[in-house]
Amino acid sequence: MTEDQRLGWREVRDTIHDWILSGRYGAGDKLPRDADIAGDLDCARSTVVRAMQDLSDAGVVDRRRRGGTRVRPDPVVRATLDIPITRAEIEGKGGRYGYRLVRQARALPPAPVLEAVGWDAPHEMLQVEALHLSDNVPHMFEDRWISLETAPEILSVDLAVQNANEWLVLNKPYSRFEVRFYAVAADPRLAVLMQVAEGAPMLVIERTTWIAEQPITTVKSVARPGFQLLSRS
Amino acid sequence: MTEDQRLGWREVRDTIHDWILSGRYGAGDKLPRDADIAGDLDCARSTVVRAMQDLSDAGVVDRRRRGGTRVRPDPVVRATLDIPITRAEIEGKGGRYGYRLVRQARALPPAPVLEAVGWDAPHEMLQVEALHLSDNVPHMFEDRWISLETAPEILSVDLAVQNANEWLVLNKPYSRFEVRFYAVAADPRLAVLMQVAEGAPMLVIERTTWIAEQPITTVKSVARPGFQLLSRS
DNA sequence: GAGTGGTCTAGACCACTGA
DNA sequence: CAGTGGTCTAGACCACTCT
Repeated sequence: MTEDQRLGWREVRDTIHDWILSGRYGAGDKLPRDADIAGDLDCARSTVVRAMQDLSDAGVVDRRRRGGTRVRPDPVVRATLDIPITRAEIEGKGGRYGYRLVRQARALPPAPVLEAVGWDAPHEMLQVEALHLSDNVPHMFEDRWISLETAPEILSVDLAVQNANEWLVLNKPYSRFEVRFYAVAADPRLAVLMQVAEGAPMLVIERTTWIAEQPITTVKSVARPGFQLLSRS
Repeated sequence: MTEDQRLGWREVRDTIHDWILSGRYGAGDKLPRDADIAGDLDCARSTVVRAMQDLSDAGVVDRRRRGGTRVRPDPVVRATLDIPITRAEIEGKGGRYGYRLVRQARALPPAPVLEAVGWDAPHEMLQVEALHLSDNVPHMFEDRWISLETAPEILSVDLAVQNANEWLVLNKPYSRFEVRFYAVAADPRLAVLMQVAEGAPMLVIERTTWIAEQPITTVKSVARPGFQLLSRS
């Protein structure tokens, strides 16, 4: 007598995923109600809910109240990236962390910054340019703009000593953020600062954070050539 | 009489998050047991568990059986990226999708590919080079290597007609994947294929998938200059 | 208005793992 | 081996939103 164990939510998830991969339910098709799946697989509805949560997080299905659960028509690969504090990243690789403030000034933000933070009209912000070093070699250059409305306290921080990145992480929790990745060629100034050849390809990580729909900071971080972002799963 | 509503899991999560942000619990500190938090906040333990799940997913806390829940010592920004099927991405932006097979050959993989898939000794694989076009303009170039052990059926697919990317997505589910992002300069051959200047900075997305610890495919996709990957939250 | 997912609860047992 | 998180259950009510 082969008495099956009661299914765990991972098994339920994999079973439903198999239904989709096998073509039993195709792109856009509606899956049975949670309660029916629970009945079929002999488990509680909450177990199905937990499984569906995972499939939904992974981009496999779409769930709507009243509308049911559907196979997502455009499958995506969903990758989760950890972007560490730069100091932790360098020290984690065994490097000695160094920091150098390049420039700091109150100024009206240029158009790309306005667009990033979502402002129509310019308000004065604090611009901070800084270098992060690993064993005295430039590792990352950051061009940061900080809102004086949501983070006025930044003006009383000595940014030659304290890293704006870390001060903000510790003192300015955010409710929403956005990240962009793209490649640029090193312009003459960046080439000198980062000690790389002019035109060298560099990975850019742009991050903007908001609290209650008000921007806190936007930063463009340019990484030294050879730098990679990694995501596993 | 201000009678508080019973807390939902998001409120429980935010409350705990506030404890951390306010410094009441610092990096590495142990938080109370779930059951105690549930008692303090007057909700069920499962509500606390749901909240903690979210904080754990977001990289804010570490949870261990018997070891309790601790504030993660190295805060990270955790970003979720959707990497769409290239066809869907182009059509989603209103472009007309085009595909061109550049080269296809059985070969022994070079060292970087071996390293990506985690093999010690080379086995023969299928190499496929292809271009994805948007309105006849090169959008992305992919250099793909496919395992003939886990995906032998690929040999009977006409890759001049059917896109390897899409065939694999539909036919080869994977259990694990890895993604890397970095920047490269266009070499002469790539410059011609992508119709860009030699040395142009390009974003590379490298993906490898495995099923049950056996590699299926690894692909290096080079995107046209100006391409951005975006992540919101 | 009615059907479906979203969430909460109280309780139970299991599975790790640190003391 | 005992304490903590991980998971499952059965039931209830709520909140969307489609018809």
